[in-house]
Amino acid sequence: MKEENIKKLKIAGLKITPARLVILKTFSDKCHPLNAEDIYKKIRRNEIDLVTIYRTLTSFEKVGILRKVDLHKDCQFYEVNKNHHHHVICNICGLVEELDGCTIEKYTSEISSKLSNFKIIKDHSLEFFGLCRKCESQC
Amino acid sequence: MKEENIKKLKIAGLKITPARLVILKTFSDKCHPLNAEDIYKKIRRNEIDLVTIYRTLTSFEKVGILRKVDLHKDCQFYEVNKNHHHHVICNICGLVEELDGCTIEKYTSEISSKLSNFKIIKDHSLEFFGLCRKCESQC
DNA sequence: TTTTTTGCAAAAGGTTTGCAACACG
DNA sequence: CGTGTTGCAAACCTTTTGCAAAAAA
Repeated sequence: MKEENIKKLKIAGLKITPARLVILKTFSDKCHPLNAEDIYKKIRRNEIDLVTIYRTLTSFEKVGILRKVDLHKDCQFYEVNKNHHHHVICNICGLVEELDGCTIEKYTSEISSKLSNFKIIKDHSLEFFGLCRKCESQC
Repeated sequence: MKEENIKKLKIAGLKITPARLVILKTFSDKCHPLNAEDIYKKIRRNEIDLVTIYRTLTSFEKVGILRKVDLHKDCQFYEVNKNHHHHVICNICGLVEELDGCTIEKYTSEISSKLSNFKIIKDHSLEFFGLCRKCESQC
């Protein structure tokens, strides 16, 4: 596990530092999107500065280890950059569920044919919103 | 036009004030998403405080006159809350094009059947990213 | 030893809040 | 006239930057 993360950093051309390994580990443990503050709270005893976390997230994104996720909250979340998927977010408690099997990609050429200013669509983001079972039952 | 905006405010139960009319007019003139700063710059001579613009946008959203649009930029955009549609955003210059004809809604029941924590999906947001023709030609 | 990375303090940028003056209805 | 709205100043919160000390290769 640790070996794997060291390898990831090496491949990415980043130096192996305690801060980076701890932050990578945080993402391996949990699969749902995390923001800087989440990570900061989770590893407080390791005493990694919040600024370092921001810088690490930025560099991990640049080398493709992480990707940004937009959950329509007021801060930036990141997740491991593996399989393309979307998220379902609870409007009340903020619970996030992953949704695999994206069917949008098939349609992007059809979609771009409708556009006047764009020839090629490179990427998309799709989020669903609803009430999770727990919040729904409390309404 | 002005009459129409007055009516909108009345229906929404908001008082008719110069600030609100000016801000509403800004959205009627231009159809693409605007943020607080955009509006502030556009109407500077009318001397409406930026804080008032923020408060007006918030109240317009609450009563359903406007809706938030997430363009993956670092601030909040709003647009007139009319037909449901999506946006295509240029990764380089930020140009936004509207894309009508959303086909997602048909699939939401199918999608929610795949989810363990959600029974009902209420809403979704979908944005596409690419290079606009102008930026593409400059690469 | 050279180059990156880190921590700390401070700044930046967007947005919100408190409060008194003002204006709509 | 009463309540909702506005402007101003200041606070807030997340994120970024500058710089010197520390650590990686």
